[in-house]
Amino acid sequence: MSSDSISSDRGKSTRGAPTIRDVARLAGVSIGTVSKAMNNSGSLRKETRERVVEVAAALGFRPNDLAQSLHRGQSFTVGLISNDSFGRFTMPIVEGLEAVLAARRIAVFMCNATDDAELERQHVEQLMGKRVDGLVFTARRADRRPHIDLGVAGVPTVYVFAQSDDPNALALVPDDEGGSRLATEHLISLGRKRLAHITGPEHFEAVRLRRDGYRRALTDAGLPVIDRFYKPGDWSEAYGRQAVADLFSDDGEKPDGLVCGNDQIARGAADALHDLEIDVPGEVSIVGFDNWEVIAGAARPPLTSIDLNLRELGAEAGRSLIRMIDGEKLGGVHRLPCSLVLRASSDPNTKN
Amino acid sequence: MSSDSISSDRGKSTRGAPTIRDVARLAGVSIGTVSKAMNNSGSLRKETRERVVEVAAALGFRPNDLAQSLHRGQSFTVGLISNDSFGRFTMPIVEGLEAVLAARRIAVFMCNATDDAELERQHVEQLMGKRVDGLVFTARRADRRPHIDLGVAGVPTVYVFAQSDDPNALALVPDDEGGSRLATEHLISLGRKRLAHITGPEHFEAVRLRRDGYRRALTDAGLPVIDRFYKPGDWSEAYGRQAVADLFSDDGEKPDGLVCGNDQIARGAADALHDLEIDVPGEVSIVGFDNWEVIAGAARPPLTSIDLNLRELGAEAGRSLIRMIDGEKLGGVHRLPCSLVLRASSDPNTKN
DNA sequence: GTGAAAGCGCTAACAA
DNA sequence: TTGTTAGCGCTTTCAC
Repeated sequence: MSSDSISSDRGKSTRGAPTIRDVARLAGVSIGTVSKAMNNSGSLRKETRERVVEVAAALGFRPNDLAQSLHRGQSFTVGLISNDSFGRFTMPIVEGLEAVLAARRIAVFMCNATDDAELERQHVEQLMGKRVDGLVFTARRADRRPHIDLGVAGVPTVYVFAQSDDPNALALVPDDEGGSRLATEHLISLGRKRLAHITGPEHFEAVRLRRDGYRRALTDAGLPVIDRFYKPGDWSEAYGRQAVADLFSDDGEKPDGLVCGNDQIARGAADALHDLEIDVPGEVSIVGFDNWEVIAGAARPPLTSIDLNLRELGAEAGRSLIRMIDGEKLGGVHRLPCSLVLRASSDPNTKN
Repeated sequence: MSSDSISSDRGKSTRGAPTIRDVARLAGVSIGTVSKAMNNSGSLRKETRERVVEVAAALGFRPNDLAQSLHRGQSFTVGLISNDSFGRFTMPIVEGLEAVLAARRIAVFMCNATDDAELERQHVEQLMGKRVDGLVFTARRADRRPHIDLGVAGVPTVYVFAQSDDPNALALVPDDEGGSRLATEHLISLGRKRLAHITGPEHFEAVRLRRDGYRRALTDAGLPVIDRFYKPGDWSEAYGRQAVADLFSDDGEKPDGLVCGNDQIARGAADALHDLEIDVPGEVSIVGFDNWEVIAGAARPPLTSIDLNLRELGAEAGRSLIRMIDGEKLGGVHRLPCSLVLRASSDPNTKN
């Protein structure tokens, strides 16, 4: 190729973005020099470095990460596969995860594979093709799920709000039992003694754990565990209303506190009590679970609730993944603490 | 390098994943042959092709998309930048988008940049570095936003549930006016004649558009537009309750139908009417907006609502982006239709 | 302090 | 039909 084409054949690269060659040419230096200048590596005359950087800026040059990754054997990307349709639980998790990873210049591929194993396989396949440095799995329910075969290459993997069959896998979930205990102890500390637990279907591990937390807190406080006061059902407001109807209509002793399995149930319960003209929190205290602002905040009265700290869960997943990418071996099921968020529905001494 | 090292030095590549060379070696063919076999291109003896594919499978070989992209000048990735904290509106959009793109083997980078221009710039920068083939911007409010400078390389960009300053940009938003009209006409068709509109703050373009739709529907039907019946405020249940209190407490004529700006307002309104012992939908019909199942479905009665068809909006964004990536020029603001979802709160002739 | 060149894993054009 | 090779854009060693 003769020299007369030098100035004309620029930018035949990816979508016309300027390449390191263009910069080198314009700055009148070699490719290697540009690389050093851009990465602040090697030793260069200050003058040269500055000139190169200037030309690069003028040209709008951005190093091609694809080429960089190819060379380094690290893509600075991770894949996230959700089985929650990017739903309300996944969202804050992703937010926390993304924030932590972005700080390390790692980008996140989002894939939705709601309840479709074949689709999930395709996504994993594709992500492996893109040579992601790590993988995150999220699910709608924090129950165990079949282990995912990643083929030969063992990519660092973390399960968030999900668990794997593989006992060596790292799984991060909220401490449901602890959270439920927190809720129960809160009501006990307010002087409540007859606590009912209205919650979701028992096939959820979370339901069983929360029930255990509730019972343990009662036992620890020397309060009786009354069978009739444990009411699993489903996660809806309608069920919350129905359960209250059940609990407060028969002849037996009535509860003076409700530990609810989620905020929807709690809100339904509050509405039902309102219809029965039973004062909340004056006569009955309520604690919800999930701290879903749009439900808990809008309820009458607004609901004290247990926060799953999902954002922190996601952030922790990001930190763990980074450590694994850096070579550390991590594993086991980790239960991260929940916290109590006070609103008006629990404390009878507070003005509404 | 002597031949005795041939069998030993395998897999020094990215995280030890097998490369096309490993496959070639094991199958006893050339690299080019493997490439042809994997891509079903060129002409190969059936036998050879099969053997290669088999060896590749046995080795767990996945072509390195990074290398492929580098060569092709196409990364098969797009970036999504959200200003809604991956919130409730972004979610379904992303779902639709991702589904469409995944079918074309395009992966989506998710970036959150909620109300942080600097962070957004960083994300764009990073995505450009990764040579994304396209860019999608989503926002919390469908109002105009400053144009984003993508530097030299003009990457195909679409704004979803968001709009740009740049009049040439492609923006996809729900047809707020049409949706509101749909809601209003629905109530009119049920025989309602005194329709109020309770809605969010007027600085939202959506609020103004929905107001226009409401008014136009009234005018078109020959019904009066009553100033007192237009009540902008905020998006909460609390405001819905308050607005109903206002509308139904004074001496003037009372509405017999409420077109609400969102489901939360509608739900608050329904609750307030319940407290006033005004029957919904017997005496007053209500239509919500957004069709947020968790609100609309749980309200008493469940709310008829306008669906923004966000999933379809996202899907359309995906299709448009693909067309732009394929070279088509697209632009302008497109308003996609909303639809009416019937529940119990609107039709007085329906049993609850 | 700077340039030249090998190679990351792949594709495609060309040779054999 | 199969093999060879020149890149894609970058980093990094090694000469100069």
